[in-house]
Amino acid sequence: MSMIDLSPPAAGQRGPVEHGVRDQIVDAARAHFSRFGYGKTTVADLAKAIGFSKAYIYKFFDSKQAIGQAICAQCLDKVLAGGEAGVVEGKSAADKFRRYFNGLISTSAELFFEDKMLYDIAAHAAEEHWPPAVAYMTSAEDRLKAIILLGRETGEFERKTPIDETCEAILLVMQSFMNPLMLKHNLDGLPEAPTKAINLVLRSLAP
Amino acid sequence: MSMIDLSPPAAGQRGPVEHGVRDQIVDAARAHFSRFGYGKTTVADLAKAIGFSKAYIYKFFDSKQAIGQAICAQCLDKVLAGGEAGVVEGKSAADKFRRYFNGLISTSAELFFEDKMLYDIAAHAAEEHWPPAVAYMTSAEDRLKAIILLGRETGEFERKTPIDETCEAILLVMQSFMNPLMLKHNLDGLPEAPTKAINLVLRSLAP
DNA sequence: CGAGTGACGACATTGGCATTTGGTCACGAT
DNA sequence: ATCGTGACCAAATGCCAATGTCGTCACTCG
Repeated sequence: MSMIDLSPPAAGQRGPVEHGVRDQIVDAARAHFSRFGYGKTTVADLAKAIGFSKAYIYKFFDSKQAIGQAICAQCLDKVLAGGEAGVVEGKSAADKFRRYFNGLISTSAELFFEDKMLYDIAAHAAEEHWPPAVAYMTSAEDRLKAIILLGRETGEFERKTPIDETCEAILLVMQSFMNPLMLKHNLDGLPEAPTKAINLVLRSLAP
Repeated sequence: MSMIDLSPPAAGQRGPVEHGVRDQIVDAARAHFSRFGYGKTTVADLAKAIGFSKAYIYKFFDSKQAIGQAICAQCLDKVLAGGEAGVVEGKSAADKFRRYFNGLISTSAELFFEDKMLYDIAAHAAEEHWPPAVAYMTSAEDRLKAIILLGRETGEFERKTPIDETCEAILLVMQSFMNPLMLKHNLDGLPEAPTKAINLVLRSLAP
């Protein structure tokens, strides 16, 4: 299970990319955001936590929001990893498909219940189209496309519909569960609801 | 085109059900909510508008929220009517299906752009599970079930999947566009995005 | 008795002021 | 040069009394 790195451009960063202090900042931010929430932690708090001055933090990040995006990217990476873990276990394309979305959704839900504060950052990122949220969707689309192409090769899935349209449509209909902003409002139907949606999509993929 | 009445129980009402003053209140409320928003209009404003005292309004409604629900029910009725209008024009079941959702969605979007204040009430209703929002979903599910049964009779749609599961799944995957709370975040993809979702669902209904 | 209301309590909202916070910059230390 | 900082500013936020709003009830009037 290899972690996906969706933040190579890493917008909002500056200064030395590989630097121990950067990691200290991120670690402190994750801890503080998780405990007190994004809004209630000040960059002075983070500075105090790592033993440097507030100004020094701005040698590594453009803004507090950039730090938030870094934490958000971590969360969304974990969610994607949760999906990825399912894929490798899947025997058929349909099986991989089912496990992929179940992995994404259950990892998201887990984040919601066990780290509400961080989840709220992810939801906010989705609402404001933060780069990590966009990257998350792009990454999910790529993975989805690979699964569908596999299914088309093995003859499990139909081949008439243009692949891009298929992927786009699937992401659209699964958004109620994939998008943290929307999943929040559909938690009551877990885990049956997404399963029903997945079944419907698989029916639509039938040859 | 017959208007659907989804508020026969009409929770939150009291006093004489059929009464001119009740209608005056509702009319004044629609006007004020539309112009100034739910939060910025006081029940004293409504009282002044109809020329009675504030106390008298409470002979007809349990609360300000109950008035909001009445207005919300009107809006959602209009949306359902927008879907219904499409159905009667549809020639086949698939055509009716497509037109039904296009009608629902375009009417909702219209409400958003031309009466944002009222739309916000509908979104809030969806978020808080107000009775009119629940009734809206129930009504949509009933209508959907009728369309699908028609399609199954004519042989357009597959018959293996249990009808209730089919309906439920379709409502789930279409929620990104049917639910005012979620449609708000998907307006940028109109009208192509819902069309793609509808096409996917129709593929899933193929025999 | 039924239509309609003024006055009232509990709670929510506002407006303006003091404080905090995000972010920059010139500067010191090594 | 590189690493690191205190002092500073505009804008955002928190605070709290004064005001506004919801909802009820005893009451009047015809």
